[in-house]
Amino acid sequence: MQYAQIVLPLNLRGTFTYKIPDELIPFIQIGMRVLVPFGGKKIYTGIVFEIHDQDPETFVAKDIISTLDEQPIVPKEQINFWNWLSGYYLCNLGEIYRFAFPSSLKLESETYLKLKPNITIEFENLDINEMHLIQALEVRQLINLTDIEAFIAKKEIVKTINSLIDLQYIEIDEKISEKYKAKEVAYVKIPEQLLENENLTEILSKLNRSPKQKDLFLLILSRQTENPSGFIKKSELFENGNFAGTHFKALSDKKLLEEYYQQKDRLESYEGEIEDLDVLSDAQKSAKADVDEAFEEKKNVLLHGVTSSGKTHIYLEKIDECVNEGKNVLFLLPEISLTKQITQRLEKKYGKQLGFYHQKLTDFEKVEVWRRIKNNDVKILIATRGALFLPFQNLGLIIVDEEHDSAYKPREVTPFFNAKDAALVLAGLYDARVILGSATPSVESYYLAKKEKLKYIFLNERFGKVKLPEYELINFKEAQDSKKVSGNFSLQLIDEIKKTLHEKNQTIILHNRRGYANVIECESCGYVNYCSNCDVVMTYHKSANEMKCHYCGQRASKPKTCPKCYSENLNERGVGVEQIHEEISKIFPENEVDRMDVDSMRKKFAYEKLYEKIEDRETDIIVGTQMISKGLDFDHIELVAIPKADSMLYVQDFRAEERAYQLITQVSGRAGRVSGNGKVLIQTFNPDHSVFQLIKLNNVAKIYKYFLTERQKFHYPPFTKLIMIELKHTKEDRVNRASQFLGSILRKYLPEECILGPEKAPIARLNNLYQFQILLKLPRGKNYEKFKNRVLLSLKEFDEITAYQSIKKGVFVDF
DNA sequence: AGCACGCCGACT
DNA sequence: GTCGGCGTGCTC
Repeated sequence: MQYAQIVLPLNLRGTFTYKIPDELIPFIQIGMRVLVPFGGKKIYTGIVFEIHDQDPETFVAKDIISTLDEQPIVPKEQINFWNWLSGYYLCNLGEIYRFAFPSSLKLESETYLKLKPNITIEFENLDINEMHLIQALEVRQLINLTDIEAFIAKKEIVKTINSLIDLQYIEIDEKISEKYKAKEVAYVKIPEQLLENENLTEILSKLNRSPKQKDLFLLILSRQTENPSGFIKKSELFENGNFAGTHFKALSDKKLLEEYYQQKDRLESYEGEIEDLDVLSDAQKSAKADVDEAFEEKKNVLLHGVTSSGKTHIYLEKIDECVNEGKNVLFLLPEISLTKQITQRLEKKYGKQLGFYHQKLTDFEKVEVWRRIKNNDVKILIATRGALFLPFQNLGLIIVDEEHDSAYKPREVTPFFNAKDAALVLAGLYDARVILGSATPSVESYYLAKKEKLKYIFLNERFGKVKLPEYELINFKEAQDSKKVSGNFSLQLIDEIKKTLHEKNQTIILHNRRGYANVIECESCGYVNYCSNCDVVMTYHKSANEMKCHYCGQRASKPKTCPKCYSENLNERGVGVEQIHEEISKIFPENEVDRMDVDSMRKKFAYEKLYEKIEDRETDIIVGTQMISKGLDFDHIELVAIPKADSMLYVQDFRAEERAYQLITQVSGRAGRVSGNGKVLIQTFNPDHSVFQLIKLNNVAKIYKYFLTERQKFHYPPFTKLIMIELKHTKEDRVNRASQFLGSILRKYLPEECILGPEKAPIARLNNLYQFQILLKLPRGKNYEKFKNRVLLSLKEFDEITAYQSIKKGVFVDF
């Protein structure tokens, strides 16, 4: 007896055991998709994860219905990768499978059945259900499993299908492959033997009586002799209206032409000039030599290059080398909107061998890329984190650009994983190398580099020796005391903007808070407007004239009077980016001031329009949230101002200071990219704060040393490993009790100092779910595995309590 | 996760 | 009297 462990697209622990029918035993392989029955009536596409001969003891295994692939669709490296992810992040294989596959590759009850061609059916041997199904198929050809429910009892469906497949009457329709067949384009050529053997004049004289056919033939002949290796599209021949399909058909019938089809994407290649890579500067050359050396030792690299130092040049060199060695490259970005510059340069050089993959593609497009990757047609893939799951054949290099970016580990998407760390593991499985690149590496990566787990390469000058911007701290308290302020701006800051405007240069103002005012409060009774779904106050958005909840998206109209005491004294408190924009517009009425945040960029092409305005220097001042720290590489931005820098530090998060540093540095990088005269003004009530002081010093080693000291002092990563467990439910007392209970199990297995909580989450209710959390601080190193296994044990023990099964549970490892 | 079964309240 | 709410149990 042969059995297979199958992963199903369900959020359930582990794999499921199915019996392999004898006829499939010779063909079935790990990594193939199979169709299996599950529960009474469902059929799922699962993945074969293991093949063995161990009889299950506690249940009877069902049979696999059929295989869907002739070759494994998941390579063995990916099988290992899935296993690692599920073990490391304590998530189910089913969640990974769901995330990894485009939905059309894992059709569930959307699977179609059809009659086998040329069969004779012996109806007398069929039962009533089998007969119904056959009759239905005779009428409709294709039938969907959900449709079958209409005339066969749910419990009987799987049995019926299985028996008809066994009888060889019906089969699974490979709709998947047909549906996603690449577009084919018709091409024409004159058969070569015709040109070699026959006398051309003879052919032409035969065509004398049909001049149109002759002209068409001559046209094709001339194009073919002009460029023997070129392709002639059939559709092009009819473009000017001189010829019609009948002329073509006549020639084709006389065997003077040959029609053939090719997949569209294989043929198009970039026809422009191939651009040479720019020449590297000395600093870049030495950095590249360091990368080479690290790769020789099979070591991965942290490329820490200040803004505009030209990390991209180094990437391009290494991509080129990797491709020349016949291997493929995965280039990861935090979000796909940042592809512009890198794409332009790679497209010229690699044309059709370049691919793109991100979550905004349609399912069709995803499957298309999947196919190209599987066929090894893509040399370089520019992609977001989802691409880590593609069936790479020959991966040689992964580049993780902007490796510090939190978009690599979004909390809202399951399974939770950090694409940066996952990339390192995946590369290991393919024996590929990794470059993590950033101007502001994460503290974790920096620490790994200092511990020589990664090779640390520092590019500390901008390309072309352009100077880095200068930082200046403005003491806002002092400015206020000496009455040198206007609203939220010190006069000094306003003067600097004036100066920049006078020199016809542009200014960026960063204020990382959406909306106009954070809170609207009643002065008489203290009422504030809470979101009805979440325990957070609603933010006032003046431009949309409404209140918005930034967590669940709920909107409400702005109250004119206090709903509680009817007082009209409503006070706006807490400054948002809209207010900063309004103030600046009033101070500089003659100038063009634009706002850039998720709210103003929501309209289609809003981003593109603003981008062009800035590029054409129509915009003088850009006021924005953290959005402005990415992708805005313009030559005439000379000043960056951060009027309320303190707001970034007052966040309850041990990474707040790191984030503030990263954001300030990234935005500052936009200033003086060409002139080298960039200036950054940080306005703060705490100019003595270490982070601001260190940023001003602009000494990278000192900044990271400070972060690492703080992290060590308070036992935070990278000195400990964090696991956050979050429980959610609509009923507060239920989650509360459940989290207390989970806490007590954890305390049974883990030392007290490792466990914080359970306690209410900082946002106690979100989208009508109450949330509690438990934070685990586990030691790094050898003991970590042991401790994590105990966490797993605790979670399993918790899961056994049926009363808590309706509680949603989130586990975030390295959150 | 997704589904069936079973037990309670509020409706034609 | 039944429809439908969600609590519980189960899936190879």
